[in-house]
Amino acid sequence: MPRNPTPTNADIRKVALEAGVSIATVSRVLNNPQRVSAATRERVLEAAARLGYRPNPLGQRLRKGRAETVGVVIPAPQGRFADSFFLELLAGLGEGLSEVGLDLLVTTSPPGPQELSCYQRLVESKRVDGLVLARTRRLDERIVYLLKRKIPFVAHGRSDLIDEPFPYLDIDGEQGFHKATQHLLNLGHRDIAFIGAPHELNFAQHRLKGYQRALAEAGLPLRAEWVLEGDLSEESGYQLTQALLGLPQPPTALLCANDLMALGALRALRERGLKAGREVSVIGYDDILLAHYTDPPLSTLHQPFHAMGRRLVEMLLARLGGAPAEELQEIWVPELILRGSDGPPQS
Amino acid sequence: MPRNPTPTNADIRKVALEAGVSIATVSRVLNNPQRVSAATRERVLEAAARLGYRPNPLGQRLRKGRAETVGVVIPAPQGRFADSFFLELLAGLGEGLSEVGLDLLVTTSPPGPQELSCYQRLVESKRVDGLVLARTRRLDERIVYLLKRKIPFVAHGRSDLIDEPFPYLDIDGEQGFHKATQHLLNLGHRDIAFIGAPHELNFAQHRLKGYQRALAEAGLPLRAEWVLEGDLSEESGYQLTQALLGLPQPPTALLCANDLMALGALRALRERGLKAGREVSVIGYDDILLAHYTDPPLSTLHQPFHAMGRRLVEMLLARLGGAPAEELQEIWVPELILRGSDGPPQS
DNA sequence: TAGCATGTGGAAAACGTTTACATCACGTGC
DNA sequence: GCACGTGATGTAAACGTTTTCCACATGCTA
Repeated sequence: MPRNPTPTNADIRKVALEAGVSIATVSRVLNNPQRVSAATRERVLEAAARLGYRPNPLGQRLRKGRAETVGVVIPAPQGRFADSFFLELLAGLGEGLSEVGLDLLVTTSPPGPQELSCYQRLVESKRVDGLVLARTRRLDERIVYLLKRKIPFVAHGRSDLIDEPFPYLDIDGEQGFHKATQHLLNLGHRDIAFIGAPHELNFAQHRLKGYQRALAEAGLPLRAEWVLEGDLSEESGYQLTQALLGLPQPPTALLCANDLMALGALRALRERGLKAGREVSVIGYDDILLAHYTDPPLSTLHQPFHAMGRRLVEMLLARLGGAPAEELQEIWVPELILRGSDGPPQS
Repeated sequence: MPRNPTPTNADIRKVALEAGVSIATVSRVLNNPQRVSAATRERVLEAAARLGYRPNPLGQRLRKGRAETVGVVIPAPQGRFADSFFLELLAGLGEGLSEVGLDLLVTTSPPGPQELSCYQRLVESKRVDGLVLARTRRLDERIVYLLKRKIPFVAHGRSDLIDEPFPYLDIDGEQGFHKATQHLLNLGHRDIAFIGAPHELNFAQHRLKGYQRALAEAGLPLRAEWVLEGDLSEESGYQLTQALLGLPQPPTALLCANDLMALGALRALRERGLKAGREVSVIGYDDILLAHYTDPPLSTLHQPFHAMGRRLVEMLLARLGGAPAEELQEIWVPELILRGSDGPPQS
């Protein structure tokens, strides 16, 4: 007969008393049920239910020496906003982690030297058992640090200049932009420009390479003035597209390393009275929510951030369970989503 | 002379040994420095630095009986994305919390009954010391629950149907849409429609009332067919705008309860060949990043989510320190940002 | 010189768990 | 009938802190 709907103040001792057993038995019932006889197990479970007992994670964590927590640092540029894809990734992570009873600890840090010290704080104070990294760089000091300290982590994205293996989940950006470029070539485009990401970002290289390789395979020259580097912001996409359109021979198609810059490109076209998908084709990367709703809707390469978040959790769990890094490296095939912002060139 | 750059494995006992004092003294040096003589203080600090000692938060938390953690649940509709404003709020929260050494625990939950049980899990297992709520509802069960359990929390937004006072930070949505409506009236509009938020959301009422009051003050009737309720998604704004434009007498101006719906409205206008800011004026709410970059740029009411996140942290800290709820209630004045999506009606 | 505040430090008891080890009863095989 | 595994439980020692007592020395007042 339940006495109190929500006491919440019961500790393991009270339960033991109520069930007439020792605290060790209570603990065993909860963690190792087959270690205890069915009769007492039943008795303990009843007592626990009666008192509304929940093991206090603070005690468990101290005893186990684990924080039961996974950390993620979102790089929030001072004043500016973090990229919205982070929220989708977070949702996937949070979902997966809560299913296995782990907590998700979120910190923000402006990119730069403070970022690393933020990671250090997290691991050196034993606040987290593992970490998830996103937006990896070619030579990512965070990864170097975590490898050196042997902290379990998984990365969303590779880090090509690091030799030691580590667990990652990436999308094949080279294949993605190779596909996209081929698609534009098939439509008849020959003058295709590329607005890339900051070169220190790991995916910047891959996406550029996909573009270059497709051009080379088609026997087309690479024109340096058509290969630009943006900072992933809408504004940057806008500016660089303006620049491209101001060239003596402007391109007829445009690849942007992320959707935000593609939105900027669309704005620049609009401002010049050019119709995207007709006068100039634009293809982005990420498939953010807004990509559905631009004018015209944006063609882009889909990144399933939510699913990737969930998969990253599985990988981190495996890593925490001792799986070798080499077996935790996945590269997913990108999907080209064609909406309205691409089309054959005007002749 | 430092012996090891990053040992990290030192506990308080080792430091005590190294400094030739008891662990109590080490603890005092760190928590209550003036309680110990300058000489030994110095000695302990040196020893701690030498060993790279950092107090283990797991031990601290157990002893203090506090999780030193603040929780926030982001309502992520299954499959769909959470609103991007959440990321900005999170960034503000994370920044403020890390400055005072508190952790931010993030969970996701689909809205609905599971949401409340998510909060229960968090507080009943003593995983967090306090909570931050966002997107409050008129009669918010989360708030009812937290008040009943006397859990410290702060809310982003009020909950009008709850009498008991609780700490909140809100923006005066009524004043905001009153301003916006007056602005449209001043421009000469008489036919102003309203696309609202789900009525269970607390701010839905306020924004509607601001619109109604401004119309009433101008002696204009409220036309029921111009007052619609959306679900805050882009798609919803699009659909409802389509509906409004299909009316025998379509409105010349449009208030949307959030920017996402306003983006949908812009898309609907575009599709009909109408120029926003000329044929039809549109004003949104939130001032999300993308509002800068639409065509035309969106006029909207600014919500400083980042700053609000930081302020919410201060308020929660005060609450945790025992400040009464009545003194922790703030309503900020909204700012109307005029970009290009509003203008005088075509005559 | 007794009495007492004050400043400084240590011993030890928490906080709530988990788990290694000890204990004990009960067959079971010889 | 005896040693002995086996299964079920209890005892107690951790985990790493903070904090409450005490103890002691010192210096001051009366």
